[in-house]
Amino acid sequence: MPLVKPAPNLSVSGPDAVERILAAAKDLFAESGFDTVSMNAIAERAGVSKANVFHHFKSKNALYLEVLKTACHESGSHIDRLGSGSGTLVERLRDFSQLHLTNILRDEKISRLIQRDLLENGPQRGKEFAEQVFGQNFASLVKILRTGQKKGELRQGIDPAMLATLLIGADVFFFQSREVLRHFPDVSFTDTPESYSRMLVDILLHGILPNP
Amino acid sequence: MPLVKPAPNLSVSGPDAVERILAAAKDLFAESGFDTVSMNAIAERAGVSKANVFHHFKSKNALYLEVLKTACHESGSHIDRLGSGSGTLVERLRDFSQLHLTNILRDEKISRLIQRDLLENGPQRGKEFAEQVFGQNFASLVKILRTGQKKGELRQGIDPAMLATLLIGADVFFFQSREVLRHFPDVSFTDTPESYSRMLVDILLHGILPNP
DNA sequence: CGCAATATTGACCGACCGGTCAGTCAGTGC
DNA sequence: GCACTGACTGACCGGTCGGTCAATATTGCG
Repeated sequence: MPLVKPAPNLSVSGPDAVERILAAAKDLFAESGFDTVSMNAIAERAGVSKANVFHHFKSKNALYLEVLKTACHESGSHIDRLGSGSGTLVERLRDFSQLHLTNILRDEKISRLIQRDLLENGPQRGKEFAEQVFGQNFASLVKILRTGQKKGELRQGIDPAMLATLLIGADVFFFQSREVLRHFPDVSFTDTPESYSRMLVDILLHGILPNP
Repeated sequence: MPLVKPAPNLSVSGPDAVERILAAAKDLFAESGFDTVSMNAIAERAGVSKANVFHHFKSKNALYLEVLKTACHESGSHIDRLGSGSGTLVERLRDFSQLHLTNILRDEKISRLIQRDLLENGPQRGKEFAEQVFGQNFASLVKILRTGQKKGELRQGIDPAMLATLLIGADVFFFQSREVLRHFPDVSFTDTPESYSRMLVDILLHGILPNP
């Protein structure tokens, strides 16, 4: 049998075929979504045959689900330590905003993957995974805010869930619209997310009205 | 491919085939995205043959572009009167937030269509249309804020573009995450967008800190 | 009316899709 | 040696995709 395309790495120390498939699938799914990516393309990038992909994952959907599951797991692991922080609410708010945005931007592929999945309509595929991870982060953030409010560090009229939505939404919107915003002459913060986060928290803390 | 519209057209039973095709394509593209929707499905919903669709639109991409163009046009027509409003900045801010969110939610299909297109990676397809419309709205909003700031109705430290991003992003995030947020026990505003808009403006105006 | 332009259609094409299958090959235990 | 196993492969399947084309129905106009 003429071996036309020898695998670039056959040594035992190389990454497992399954891991290579998962990595390739993660990249491609994050880039182009579920439908556009073919199993052939995944196999090709992973350096295995398409049949081998089906050997390890029973279907394209199962592979996608597996990718999404691990992605959610990675994504969620960062924010765990959020609830264990210390200091005043203002300090913790600054920390959260900064860390949250940094994480979203660092794991761009994962973020894009989850966001793409959330956009898919209907109660299909892996939506639950994303909801679950997102829900945990959201709940922990609300908890922080609520306890801060009870200690009087937060105005009474504020709805903690509303504030949490605003905090997370501002970061998500920044992430997903950055390329578009970059073209607008008025916008100056697309390349400095830390400045975006700083301005965000400043507005949230003090409002936009002139000092009375 | 009739680029010229048949002007001498009087009473015709039912909408034109082209319009039916555009409507069907808009619905399906908004529901499922570009790749999932087949030309066969579009033709079927429009009540014409697939070949006829290709007779009126030279390719699937051209049809998509046409749908997106009209969608952007419709979407942009609402916000034109934003800049012509009167009253104090606070009033106009409230009006904008309320109107903007209402529009997004009313034309759900269009919103989803544009959002889906924005998510597509690379400088491909009709991204420019969405950017253009979005850019116009954004610029007009920034202009309003900036003039208000010069009149002293806005704190000096505020970046108008940042505030505009926050205003728009909050609405967009509300729209795209509503179905997810609805499942969270802490969230109470998913069914009352006007209350969401009210709380948003309240936070932006006065901040979240307790009154000193 | 006739006639040309347009609208519309079913049949069809090559390409590619997700998925299957029979079979090769490298280990491993006996 | 032999049997067995799991990773792995090329060839292949039915089906659908975007797109084409020749033929037909409909319309507008002299």
